[in-house]
Amino acid sequence: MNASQTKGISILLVDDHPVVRQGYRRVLEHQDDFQVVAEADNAADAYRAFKAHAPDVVVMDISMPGASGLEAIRNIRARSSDTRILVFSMHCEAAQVKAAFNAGAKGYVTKGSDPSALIRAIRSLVHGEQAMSDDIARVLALDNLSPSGSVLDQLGEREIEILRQLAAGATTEQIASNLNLSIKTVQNYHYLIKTKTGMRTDAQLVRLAVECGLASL
Amino acid sequence: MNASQTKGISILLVDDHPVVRQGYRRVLEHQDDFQVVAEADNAADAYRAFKAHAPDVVVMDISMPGASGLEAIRNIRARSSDTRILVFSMHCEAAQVKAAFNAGAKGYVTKGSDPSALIRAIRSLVHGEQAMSDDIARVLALDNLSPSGSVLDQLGEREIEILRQLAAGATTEQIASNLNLSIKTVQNYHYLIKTKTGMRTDAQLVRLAVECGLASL
DNA sequence: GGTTGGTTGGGAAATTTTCCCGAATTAGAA
DNA sequence: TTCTAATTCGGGAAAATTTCCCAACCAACC
Repeated sequence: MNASQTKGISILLVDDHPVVRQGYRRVLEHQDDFQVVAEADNAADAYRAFKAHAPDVVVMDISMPGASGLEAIRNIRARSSDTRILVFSMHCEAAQVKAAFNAGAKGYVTKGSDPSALIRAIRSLVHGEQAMSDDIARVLALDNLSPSGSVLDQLGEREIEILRQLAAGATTEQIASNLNLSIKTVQNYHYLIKTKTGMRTDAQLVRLAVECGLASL
Repeated sequence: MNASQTKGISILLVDDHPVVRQGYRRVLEHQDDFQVVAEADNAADAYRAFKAHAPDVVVMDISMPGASGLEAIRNIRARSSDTRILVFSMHCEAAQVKAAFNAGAKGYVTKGSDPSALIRAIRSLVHGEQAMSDDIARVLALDNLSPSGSVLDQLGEREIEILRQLAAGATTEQIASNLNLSIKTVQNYHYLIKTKTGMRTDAQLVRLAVECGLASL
């Protein structure tokens, strides 16, 4: 299953921005032993390309339309445990990074880091090591020191769901209707979420939800 | 002031992601008559590099830390009216696009569009034309059909400032204190903003503010 | 069988929202 | 100039929500 028919390291690129993709394709192929064998711009195509080419390494941006990046990682890992997945993302929130590793990624490099960091990380993965850029290491380290891994860890499932809908712009009535709850219960959750997270304003709540990857934009 | 000492078209690249920058530097330099004369990863450096090299075209991502991209455009335009600025961004909200053009950009291409679109746009700019990618054209066209140019047009200066602080997470008391207003007045503005914009929730207000470029994250 | 913890909602006081209003200021048109 | 229109500022009062406390249910777990 391991694709070593090519001389060096075979790579599948997944990113929804063509220019960016083409850009770092060139960066990677500048390395003599790297070969980009396929590209994809969405999770479904990524999985198809993975099955077709069985690359050594998948370099993927997980913030793609449909937000199914994590799902794609799980799918690929479920099928082949020796394909190494490197997440290459703009975001560096601890929650997102941990989610990626939990899904089965072996590396995480931010787009803000030096190109050489990406190349180094790929080589580490091929040698069976985990790898991440310095900024990610720092974020994870700090996260590890904080009492709660994430603010969201203190929240129950219901609370998280309500926070999500709140941040999405739903009214109290809509949430109650969506979840078949009384308005009173939603109000109580709303209050509870604020006190638990220490946020004083609904706007702060929205920002928190976005930071934690619960909501977008 | 026009820098034609180089044979072809001199370009300044501004983007806060080194890999992305290096990536499309290669894409651009694949064109024989293009020459990337400098790079920058923030607004201040961009302005310095612009003064030092007086490039024909500045290709810049405006969603940089500090969100000072628009300011950078204004600064550059204020100094040289024949430098063409092309915004190269992930975002394609009408408000942001219009803000960029109003600030003095001559082109707007999304990162999601084909690499050739970027190259074509640069050539258009050099010929004195405006240019934008297809998706941007579509967004602006739709926006033009909608009755109000921007939702923010219906808001007064005070209202916008209060919306900004609201979206930033400030409490009513904090806003009142910041602007030397009574709490009552801030409450009244808060209500007025909601009715004017048709938003029913503070969370919706935050999203609106972000969409209009009033707030970030 | 008791304890813990997530879930669901009632109650009641405190606070905010909602909508009304008028006054002061400014900008612009007549 | 004078009048109108728009913006800014805030009071008042009813309606609604927030805030905090509490109780009940259910499931998991020792």
